[in-house]
Amino acid sequence: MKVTRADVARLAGVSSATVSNVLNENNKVKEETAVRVRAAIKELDYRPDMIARSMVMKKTMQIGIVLENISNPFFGDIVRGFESAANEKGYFVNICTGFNKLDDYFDNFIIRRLDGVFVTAIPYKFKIDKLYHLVDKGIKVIVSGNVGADFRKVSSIENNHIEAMHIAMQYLYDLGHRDIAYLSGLGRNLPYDLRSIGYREMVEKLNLPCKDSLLFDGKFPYSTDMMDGFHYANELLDSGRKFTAVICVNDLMALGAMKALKARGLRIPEDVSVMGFDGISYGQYWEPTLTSMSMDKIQFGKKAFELLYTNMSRGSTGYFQNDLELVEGQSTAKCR
Amino acid sequence: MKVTRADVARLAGVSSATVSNVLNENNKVKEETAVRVRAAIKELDYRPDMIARSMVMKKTMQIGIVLENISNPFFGDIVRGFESAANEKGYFVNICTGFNKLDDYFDNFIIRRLDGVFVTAIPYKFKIDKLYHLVDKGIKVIVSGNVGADFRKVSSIENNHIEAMHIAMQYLYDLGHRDIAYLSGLGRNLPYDLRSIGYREMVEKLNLPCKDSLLFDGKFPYSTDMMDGFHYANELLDSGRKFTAVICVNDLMALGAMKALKARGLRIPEDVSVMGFDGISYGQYWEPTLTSMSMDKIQFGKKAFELLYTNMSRGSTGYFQNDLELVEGQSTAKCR
DNA sequence: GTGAAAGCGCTAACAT
DNA sequence: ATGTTAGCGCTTTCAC
Repeated sequence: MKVTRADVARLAGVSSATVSNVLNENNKVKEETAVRVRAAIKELDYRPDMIARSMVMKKTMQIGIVLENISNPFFGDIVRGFESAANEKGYFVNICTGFNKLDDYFDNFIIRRLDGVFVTAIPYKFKIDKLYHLVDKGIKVIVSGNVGADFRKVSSIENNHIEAMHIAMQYLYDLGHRDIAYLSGLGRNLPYDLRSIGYREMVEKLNLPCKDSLLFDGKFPYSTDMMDGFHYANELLDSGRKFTAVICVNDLMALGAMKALKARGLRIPEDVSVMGFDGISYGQYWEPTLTSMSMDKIQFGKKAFELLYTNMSRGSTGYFQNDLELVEGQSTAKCR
Repeated sequence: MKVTRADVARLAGVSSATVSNVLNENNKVKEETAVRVRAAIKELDYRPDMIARSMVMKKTMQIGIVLENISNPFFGDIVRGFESAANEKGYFVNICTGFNKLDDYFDNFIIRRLDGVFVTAIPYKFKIDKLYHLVDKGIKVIVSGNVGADFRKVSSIENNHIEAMHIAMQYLYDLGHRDIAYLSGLGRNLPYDLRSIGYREMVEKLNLPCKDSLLFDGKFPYSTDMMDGFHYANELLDSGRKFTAVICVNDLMALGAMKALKARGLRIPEDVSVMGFDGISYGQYWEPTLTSMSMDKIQFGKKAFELLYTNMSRGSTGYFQNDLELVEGQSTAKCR
């Protein structure tokens, strides 16, 4: 049988309300009685039931975090930062990772009355209306990767990928590269593909001869894993277009791309320079080590929770923009 | 205001019990009334509240999955398989990943009344008593990686890592290797380090000259990530001991180890053969591709859920042993 | 076939 | 300072 508050109350010779007051530490209870109650709690190994509590409090102290690829260590780190910050505030985190059916989670969030949700996934994976619907149902939301969101409804934390791409391009340009390919994985047709925007801005600004012939769009379902990098690099190679540097949408793709380039006998960085985004640690164990636009992912996760927490407790949405930093590896070098 | 069953009942001109009967499809309701009820549900955009339902049903339809390193794609795949199987049965999965404080989750599982838990983590990360305590509280448990568990209390799904290690050793032996190092990450002092057991059995059986001088134990907190492989490989190199092959506890460590070996000018596989366990896809993008004792991780996750499901619905624990298969890459070759 | 009512374990007025 | 009680939204007998 389940031990309830009533059992504790009976054993301690008090009412269940008194037990509540002891547990919720609003020191309304005389120390003498509190001691008796605590003893009873211990004796019965009683634990308050969160379900019943959620029922009346209208708070579940549960947060969902939705992401596409749990195996990408980039997200792994973000999750860690987010979760540890959430745990500190007493929240329990649901990690939801479904490669394609993210929408289904949203319905679940509603019927399970989550307090908040952190969605870090590219927007085509879900319907934005579904997201707003969460908000209508009283669930606070923070998004990342979704530039088009209505900031009055949801909080937002974004990486400044446009600026980061500018830095990357300028860096390669300064090394003498002119034929810089970009393997997007996403695509210029997707409005939230900020790196593509930054890329094209720099092609323009630096007056690169390739125009946008070296921008390789991704294809549905816009997967950006290692194997995709391998695939898109081969596409680049097969195109026969001239290039001396390759930027990839993320490190995972960059690592896969390097594999493809090497397989065709190209040396990195002697023949071709390669860069990624994210700064995942695996990049440092590759051969050669990967140059990347890097960031503090744990911190990013923490910050995301903070914004969500503010939203949950004060009801106000917020916005944060995160800057990336160039970390040089051995995968880039002067253009010969 | 929240839409409740009562609202629907009122609009449809029936009682809330009838609404329940419609929703739970126990066709006790005349089709004519059911139609009216469904119309009311749609009109009000009503959704049953899982919290209230959990309250009375004493089932939350929530399952926790506890793992140590979310970023290891090995676990990522297992989670995917597990989660998709769980979702099909209507369960919502909580992924819990904390590098060290796994115990805390267990308390949470109790007060949140999860129906079941899948723990795939090495046992020293949590107290086994805490695990049994879950069972006492009515939460069904399946473990993986914990050979010592009481099978009457918890279900279990294990990889046959002893056998797999035998296969790996025999394979290297047949290639002519005699000085085969094993970077355990865990350690022979940990009873659940099955690979170490298998290793020592084969050293004995094949009468390898190295005895166990080439078995490198891990150190607390027994992390087995890429950087650990790098670290332990350096330890091996620094020991000055002769070796022609290296087996690592998992692929991630093997990839890190390759980095260290190459950094000292050793060629793989010409100078040294390297093998891992798990068969993660990243291994196929490395240079050279990794030979590994591989397995179907998605299937493993599915199977884990099935066992848990049986446990939850019929109350009977179960056991499954999974076999690994040698997948050759370019990281192993004949010993010169 | 449908409705009334009790109860799941808790919190939060409101009484005492 | 402590107890009583009315819900929270649902399921489930048990009547009708």
